[in-house]
Amino acid sequence: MALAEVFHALGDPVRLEIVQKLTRSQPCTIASVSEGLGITRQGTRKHLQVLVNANLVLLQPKGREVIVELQPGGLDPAREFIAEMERRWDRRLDALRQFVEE
Amino acid sequence: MALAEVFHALGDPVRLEIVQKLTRSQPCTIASVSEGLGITRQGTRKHLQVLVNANLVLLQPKGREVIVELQPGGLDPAREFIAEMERRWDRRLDALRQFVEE
DNA sequence: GTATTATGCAACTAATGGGTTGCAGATAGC
DNA sequence: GCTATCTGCAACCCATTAGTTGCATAATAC
Repeated sequence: MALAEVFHALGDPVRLEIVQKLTRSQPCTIASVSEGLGITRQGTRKHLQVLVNANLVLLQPKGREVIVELQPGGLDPAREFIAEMERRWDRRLDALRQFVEE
Repeated sequence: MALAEVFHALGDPVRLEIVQKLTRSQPCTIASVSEGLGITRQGTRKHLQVLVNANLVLLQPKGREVIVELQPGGLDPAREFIAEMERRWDRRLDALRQFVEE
């Protein structure tokens, strides 16, 4: 399931920080993304690849550098899953309440 | 950040399946949760511990068995993070559009 | 009381992942 | 042209994790 891949991509402090950074200053080069993360550019590059595989980030080469952008709609599967789980969870709570009240 | 822990807990196909299962048939014992997952009970137990640590699942001993329940509100941090990211992302798109239109 | 069932704990293996370094290639600046 | 900059690729190390097995323990069933 691709959904697990999305959550997995978000399940790391560094990648979470990258995503947050991208919502503030976008687009960036790979080098500028890696600044301030406390890891090397290659380490950053690996994290970016994980985000790309999860369809959360887009990389487009531009001359000698690579532009990093957030993928529009990339968070949709995650949001929908959570909404669905909470809906089902609430239904169960309702059913339980109804059962108790009877 | 606890948020990364939540996403990390959801970032595994088996744990995702466990959560989905729990929204359907709840509460379950550990043994019944592990049925049909294709792994041993001990393997399941480890996954459950990850979910507990992420505050997504609750374990309460009941006699000789342990009842597995979803933790109400456990998905809240994840939902809020996604909402915030999408809000910021939309704002950036708006700003870009405005810039182009000028 | 005995057997069965549900679980916990610990040790172990195999695979994955985060991170690094070193080097090579291509583009931009001068 | 030459040099500096941005990046990719590959190998490697260390820590973590997914999963297993074996055994011990406690509660239920009969």
